[in-house]
Order: sequence, then C-alpha cells, then structure tokens
Amino acid sequence: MTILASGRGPLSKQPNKSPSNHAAANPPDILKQIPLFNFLRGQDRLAMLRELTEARYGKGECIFREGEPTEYFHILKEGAVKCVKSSAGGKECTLKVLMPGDLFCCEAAVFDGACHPGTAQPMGDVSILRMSKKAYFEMLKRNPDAAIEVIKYLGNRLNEVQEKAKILALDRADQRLASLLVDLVERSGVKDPQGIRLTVRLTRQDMANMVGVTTETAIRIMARFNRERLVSGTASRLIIKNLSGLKQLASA
Amino acid sequence: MTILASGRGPLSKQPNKSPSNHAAANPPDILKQIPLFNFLRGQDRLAMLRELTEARYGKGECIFREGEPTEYFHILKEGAVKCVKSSAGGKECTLKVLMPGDLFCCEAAVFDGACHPGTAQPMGDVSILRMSKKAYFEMLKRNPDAAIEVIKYLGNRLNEVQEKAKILALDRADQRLASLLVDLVERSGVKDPQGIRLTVRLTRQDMANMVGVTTETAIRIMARFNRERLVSGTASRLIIKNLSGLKQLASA
DNA sequence: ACCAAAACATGATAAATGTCATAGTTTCAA
DNA sequence: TTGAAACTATGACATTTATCATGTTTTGGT
Repeated sequence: MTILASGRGPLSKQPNKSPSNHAAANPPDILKQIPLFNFLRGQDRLAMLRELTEARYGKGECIFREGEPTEYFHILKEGAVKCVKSSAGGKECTLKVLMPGDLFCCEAAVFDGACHPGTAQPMGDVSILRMSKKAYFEMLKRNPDAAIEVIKYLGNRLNEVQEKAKILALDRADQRLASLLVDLVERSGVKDPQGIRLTVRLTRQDMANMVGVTTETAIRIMARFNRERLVSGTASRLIIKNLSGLKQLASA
Repeated sequence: MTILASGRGPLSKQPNKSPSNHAAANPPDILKQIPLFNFLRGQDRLAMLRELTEARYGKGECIFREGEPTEYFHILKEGAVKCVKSSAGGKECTLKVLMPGDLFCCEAAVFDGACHPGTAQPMGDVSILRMSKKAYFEMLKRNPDAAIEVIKYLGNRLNEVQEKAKILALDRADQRLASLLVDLVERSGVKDPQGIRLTVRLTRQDMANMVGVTTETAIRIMARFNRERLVSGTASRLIIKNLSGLKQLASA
C-alpha cells in the first residue's frame, strides 16, 4: 500500500543547503492522506495550513541531529528519510525508514526541552512539512480527535519497533535480512516484470545498518539470496523475486 | 526514582485464578502519581474511578496473551509485569518490565479490533487497575490534556524501545547485559549496605530473554561480572556493586 | 568519456555466541 | 523436612558472525 511512489523529477542537486522555506498555500495532496489532518475541524485545518512550512533537503544533509533540541513537528511529504542512532564506538544503526505520509517528532515535540533521540537523514531529495512545537501543541489541545490519531500513530510505531527488537533479539542474520526485505516490500514495493521492485535505494551497507550486522555479512547473505533466486540486483534496482520464500526464511 | 517499592505483604498464593474484581472506591495512591489521571477534570476523574476495576494475578497466570483481542486499558498498581513476545521457533523475548504506575495497552485500546502484540505476565503477585476500551476512549475524547499525557507516555516508551533496539543491533552480549542492569537500577534499585539491590526478582534466564542471548551465556557473563566485583548474588537478591563500572562497560 | 568515490565481492582467520551434556545448588510447596 | 522443580554452573564443541585484507565493479559528477 504505497502512499506515494516517491516520484521525483530530475531535481538535480542544487546547492539548497539551507532549506528553502515557503508557506504551503493549498492543502498538499499528502495531507489528504493523513488522518491527523482529516480529523481537524474546519477552522483548525486552515490554521494548520497556515502554520505548516515546507522545506527541502538533499542527500548528505541532515534534517536534524541526535541530541539537538526539538523545534518542530514534521510530516514527510516526498522522498524517504532514515532515522539513525549512533553508539559510542562510532557504529550506526538505522531504526526506521520513513515514507511519505509518515509523521515524525510527534512525541518529542510535546515536551519542553526535549532532544532528538536520533538523526534524520534524507535518502535522496526529500520534502517535508513542519510546524512549530507550540502550534502543534495548541492544535492537539483543541482537537482531541487529532490527538487520538497521534496516539494511534505512535501505537503503531511502538508495535513496529517492538517487533523489530524481537527480531534483533532472537533471529539469525539471514532471517533478519529476510524480514527486512519482506517489510520493505510492503512499504515501498512496486510491481515489476521480474517480481517486486523496491523504490527506496538501499545499499548493502544500508541493509546492514538496519539489521545490525556488518556490511560484509549483508553482502554475503544477499549474494546467497541471489544464488537462491530470492532476490536480484543491487541498490538502485533491487528486485524481490520470491517473496514467499523470504517470508518462510524470516519465520523459520 | 522508584514509585513504589513493590511492597507486598505475605499475600500467600490463594487460588485467585480468576481475577477477583471489585470497583476501586477512593483514588488509590498509585493514581495520584499518574499525570494522565491528574490532568482529568473533576467530573471525569470521578467517572474514571467508577470505571476502573481492580484485578489481581499471581505468577504463572497471564493478564493477556499475544494475539488475543484487546478489551481494556491497564494501569499497573502493584508488582511487576513482563511484556513478552515469542517467535515461531518457541523462543521468547522480554521487551519490557512494567513497574507500578506504568500504563499498558494505551495504544492498542484505541483501535477497533486490535490484538495484543505480546503477552503480559506477572513476575509475582500483581494488582492492576483497568477500564474498558470504550470508557477509555470516551475519556480521551473529553480530555485533550489526558490524551496529550498518553502521547507523552507513548513517546517515552517509543524512545526506550528504540534505544533498546540500538543496543540489540550494535552491542556485544556483555554490554547488553550491563546496559540492562544499569537500566534496572533506575527502575527498581534500592539502597543496600553492599551497593544497590534490585527489587524485581530476575533469574539469569529472565535476563537472557531481555537481552537476546541464551541462558548459558547470561550465566557465564554474570559469573564474570561477579568475579570482577561488578555484581553479586542471584535472582531473589541481586546486588549491583559497581554501577559506574557497568555503565562504562555498557558504553565502551 | 573519464576519473574518483562508492559500492560490491570474496577469502582467510579470529572472536563471539550457541548447543549439548552433566551436575551441583537453591527454592518452594506439600 | 523433604523431594521435585527450578535455577545456577561449567566444559567441550559447533556455528555464526566479525575482522582484516585485497580486488573488482558500478555510479555519478565534470
């Protein structure tokens, strides 16, 4: 159920280092997909549109860094964003890939003086909508239905991470990788003559960071999956050829 | 910051197999500690007291099982409860130990037809307060401040699990175990002549399930910690003798 | 079209952890 | 108090995964 197939035109890599902000005039399509927005009462919906600001980032930039104070509530409009945490030893772990329609900082943004628990890195050119903590907080206070939608969203996120923690705790490296691929098919898979293609560009290193193994291990396992005709291709053109085979391995 | 030192009298193990329910008459002390409750308006506070039901469970019972439909919103009043997920191969993983004052199912309970993503097992005699999904939902709708408190609670839980996932993904077994012990000190540690004692009863198997290793590995690592004077004792009397040593190991 | 950087690949070896077997010790309820 | 069950302990060995080293292929910007 892909909300938006991250269809970016040839945006080229302009030096838009400092995010180019401009107020969103009319409801962008993406908002119409978001319950949180749809549950707002008429006047508050208009208020939210006034408060939302659009910003664009390119690969290599950061939307925010781990430890920085939270300033905004965010909605991902276009592209993919990875949530990364790093450990003392410099190793990194990617906890989640956000797709268009995903909310972020919906929790941290309600705390005074909260800091970002992780870094948000664009995986290509992305566009986000955001509003100040204050405006977000006011909106929730005036719209219990919206607050309940946020609770639902957070609840889903919580269940996702718990499932992920379970997999990290109990499964072997190849099973974790299989689980990841199965998961990504649902989030960013599109039909392809040879199977299902993932629209997110994922290197073996990206995958390694998502399942807690070294890059070499991810490469070796992917090579095996390739031999076993479960997948084919690399980063920019990754095809899932045997989804049920992967599912079976994931839960073996 | 221990909310309540799980002080249970000699409750003995009466055959209270089917939870003995009875309406909570006056605000139990534990509720006064919970922001969610304190943010309710007067009349809604009374309504919540009317809706809340107390139930007791003993070790070996289940409060609910993975996959069962959700019926209630819960507050832990007394004792400790572990949240467990199990995998296809029969292996189990303990995601979280709930302590008095913790909420559970605050997220699932807002969905129609949701199922429990894990099993809730008492770690001894416990007492919980609960209310029907419907009453909980109504309460949130009428009290935006309460809903915001739930958002904060879920946000904290989300950050916790993400931190845990990071540790599972990046750290060695001994570091994961050290992190666990450090964490538990904050949740259930009390002063002791020899250091800090954990009030929760934790076997090596419990610990193993919490950090994703086998029981043997947990035993060996704890034996090493013992030799290194970091900890002493077992399950029912576990003492942390060198907290900063454990912290150092956890983030090495 | 070309060059540099990134990504992919593979082998040899070491380290970490799991598995299986066996036995001593503690806990708890009858 | 005693006996069974649960817990702790330890060794030998197998398996999984990390580490290090080296080389090839692909990608992307000029």
